[in-house]
Amino acid sequence: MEWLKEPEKHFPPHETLKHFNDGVCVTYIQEKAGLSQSTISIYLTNMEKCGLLISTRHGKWSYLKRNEETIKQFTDFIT
Amino acid sequence: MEWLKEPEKHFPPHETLKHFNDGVCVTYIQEKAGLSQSTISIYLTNMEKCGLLISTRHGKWSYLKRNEETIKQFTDFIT
DNA sequence: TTCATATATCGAGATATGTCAATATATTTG
DNA sequence: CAAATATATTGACATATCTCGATATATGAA
Repeated sequence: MEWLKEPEKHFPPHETLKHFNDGVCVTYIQEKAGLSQSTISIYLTNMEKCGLLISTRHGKWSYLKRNEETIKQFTDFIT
Repeated sequence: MEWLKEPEKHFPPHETLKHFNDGVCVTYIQEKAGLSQSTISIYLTNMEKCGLLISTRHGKWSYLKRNEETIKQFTDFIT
């Protein structure tokens, strides 16, 4: 969640997509997290189901970005 | 944590102590939570160790109240 | 000091979570 | 379509968490 606040500061630019409008692809997150591909895939899928992330497919890549609306609801609740 | 924000609204006054300055005794929390005595005791002890609660002994009772300072640090971090 | 009450600790079983390797599926490219 | 790459799903095991009953400890009262 922290990394995805400022993707350009934490991830390399993607070879295909030149922007971070839809976030970062699974592989980049996986490599940075240092966990296995399957683990990260499950985590990201779950976080999307929870509403914390938004997933967008571009070709063979899935891009993940923060779902600020739900995140705010959550932080409001915690606060 | 929610209940302890306004103890007087969620718990009966204590037979001995007439105020809520140090929070609420374990038994009251246990009854309201509907979990066993041992479970609640462990939870409250852990929450105190985490810094979320402050425990004060008065005679044979332990009173628990929120540790607002640490709670704020936590909510700030989450936010 | 003994009893009653409040709380803490221990031991245990069920369920959940963290994590992986292996395999399956999707998608682009030659 | 076949190969290559990206992602998803499955099955499994280790560890953590939830929760309890039983027991131990602390403390005030008789």
